[in-house]
Amino acid sequence: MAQLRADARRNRERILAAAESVFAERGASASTEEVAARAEVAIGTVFRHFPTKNDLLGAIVKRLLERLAEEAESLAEQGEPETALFAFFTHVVEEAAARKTVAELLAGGGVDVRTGKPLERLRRPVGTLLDRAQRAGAVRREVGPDEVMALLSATSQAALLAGWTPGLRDRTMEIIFTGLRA
Amino acid sequence: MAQLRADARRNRERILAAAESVFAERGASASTEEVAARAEVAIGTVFRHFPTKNDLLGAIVKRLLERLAEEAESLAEQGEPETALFAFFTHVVEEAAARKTVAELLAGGGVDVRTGKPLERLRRPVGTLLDRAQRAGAVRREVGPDEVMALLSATSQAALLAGWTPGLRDRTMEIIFTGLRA
Amino acid sequence: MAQLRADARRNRERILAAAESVFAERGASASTEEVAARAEVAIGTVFRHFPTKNDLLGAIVKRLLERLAEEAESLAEQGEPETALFAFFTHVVEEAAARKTVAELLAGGGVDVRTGKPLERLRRPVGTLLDRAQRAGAVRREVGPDEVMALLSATSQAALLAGWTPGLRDRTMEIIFTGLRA
Amino acid sequence: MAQLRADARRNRERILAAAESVFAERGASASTEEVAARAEVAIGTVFRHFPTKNDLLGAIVKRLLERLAEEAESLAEQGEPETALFAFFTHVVEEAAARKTVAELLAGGGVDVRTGKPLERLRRPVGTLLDRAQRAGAVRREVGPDEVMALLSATSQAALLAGWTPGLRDRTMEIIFTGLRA
DNA sequence: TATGAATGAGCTTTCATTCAT
DNA sequence: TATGAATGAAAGCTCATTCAT
Repeated sequence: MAQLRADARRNRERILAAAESVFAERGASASTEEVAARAEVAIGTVFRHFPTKNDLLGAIVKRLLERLAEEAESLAEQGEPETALFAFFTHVVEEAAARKTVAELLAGGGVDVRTGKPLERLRRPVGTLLDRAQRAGAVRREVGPDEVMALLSATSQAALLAGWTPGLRDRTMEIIFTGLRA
Repeated sequence: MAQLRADARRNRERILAAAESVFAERGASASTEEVAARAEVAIGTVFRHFPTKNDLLGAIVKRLLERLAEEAESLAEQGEPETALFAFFTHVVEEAAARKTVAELLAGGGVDVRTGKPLERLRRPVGTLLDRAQRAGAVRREVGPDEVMALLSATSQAALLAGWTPGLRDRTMEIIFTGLRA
Repeated sequence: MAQLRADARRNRERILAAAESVFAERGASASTEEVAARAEVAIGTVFRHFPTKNDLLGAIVKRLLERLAEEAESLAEQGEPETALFAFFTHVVEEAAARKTVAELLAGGGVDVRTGKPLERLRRPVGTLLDRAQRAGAVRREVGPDEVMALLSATSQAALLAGWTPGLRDRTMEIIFTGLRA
Repeated sequence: MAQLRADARRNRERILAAAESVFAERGASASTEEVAARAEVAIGTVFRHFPTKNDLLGAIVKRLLERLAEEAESLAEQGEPETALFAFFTHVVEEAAARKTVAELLAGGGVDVRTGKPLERLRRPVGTLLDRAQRAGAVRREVGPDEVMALLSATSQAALLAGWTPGLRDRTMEIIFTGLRA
């Protein structure tokens, strides 16, 4: 992947970007052809980079989770132990609200990307955030990383619901946060 | 619907039942043809009753929410105010864990059934359960029915996640319940 | 197959006829779409009747071999024992010369229709013709039906060669016939 | 071709060798990309040497026929007049049995290589073999080289038939040989 | 009203061929 | 000259929906 030709790498990026926006708008059932069109690339090129629609979706999730994981890691280093976990949680849910695919995929919806593996990438840094929050006394000791991940996926997915306003989002998260803290 | 011929009504039921099980197994992207097959009915018959695949999905959600709403209502009358809301919450999530469609649709995933309206049906009795729990001092006063509904959808959807065991389900709900109570 | 609806049966026939002529002209690599076009039927209809291009090709071979087999059977009953085998041989080769698919398929060319089974259908009556010719002293006793079938396929296939004129065809078959008789 | 750079010439050979083996295994419908892979050469290189897949196939046939022609010529010089033709016939058919392309192309199957010209190369030495056999009284005078060529192609093609065992091959050729001799 | 065949747009994938590097 | 990524025209196939029977 590192030794891709310059134009190939450029195209790969274009395709991923196009896919991200197309799937964000239309959901994961949007057509590969449309992705190709928005990337201004021939359909065959998409296929060369991602032999299957699923591979394309998988690449997007991986990318997204990678980015989120990095943000979590950076928060784990620089953020306040008491608040970092909550900040990250809020951040993820806000992202999800803006991107259909994000939530769909976080929740394993529809497509076969839920190999579980991609989510593992996120679980580690989330575990760290949780651990630090617990040491700081900001989160109950009984809570485990699995529960946090579950709440994260759940809330992200829910963020797409019609009628889910920023206000509702905050109030709902506040309930969850209270449950974590108490 | 009342003046349907007896056999037509019977078919309608068969189709709904078949659709429920097919979509529960394969998710909402299962083919209408498969529904017809399981209902032992010709494909044309499915479309006569439900002009669109979406209509079929809509009918299932409506039916499901109707049933859930009735259960909520009955709990609101007979159940302990302090526990009824939590019991109902648990019940819904357990149902969702068993049925792919339920969760998908509760969360508005993929298909255009999130006209919002169907969920309204459930919102009323949930509001009642919440109200009684609050009067009994079992739930914080700041919590509103929208938040409960949001948490309900979110958790139901999450219940489909790979690796979501009954144990994890309970621990996750416990966090939410704590957030509601505290 | 007997209980097909009238229009379905009609279409099935149209498709087979179209396929036969399209494949005869363009060879087995012609597109299914073109078959649909010539049959004046939508592409989906072709696939309903023949789920795979191979199935379509298979149906044609089966049909053709069926016809040839019937002709062989009728010759076995009514024809002169001494000449019937040769007449049939000539007939098949002439047919092949006119139809690309016939020869291609008889020889198992390109497509996976050479399950062997279809040819079996023809082998029986050819065996009978051979047997009668041998009893009449017109063909050597050492010759078996397998050899005749092999010569038949071979010559049919060769009949497509560029530069293969009717005259050459006859002279070539005469050599084979001599080899059978002597 | 004579002034090709050394490495270019080497590549040309590698490609031809790869093509021969790939097409021998998979038939003429194998993909050019696979040929490139087996030649351990990039696809572009294949197309630089052979602008068209057909050109590549053509080159293989030419090469093959050249080799066969040389063998025929050498047999015409050194072999026994009475048996050389039959030996050559047998040899060609055995080769064909082992190579899908050989037979396919000898018979003009599928691809447009049957410009007729390539086969001419073989026709000459076969004519010589035939002539000598006839002079030696081993083959009937009425037989012409065209018929022999036709029988050769036909039998080669047939050699690919499923169920065509060495035994059947010999018995079938024996019939043809008898037809030539008698 | 029920049937199931027909429709046809659209999807994923393949592959010969071109062309920037 | 070699490379291999890009192209883009099919191809085969699926499936929601329509409509003749």
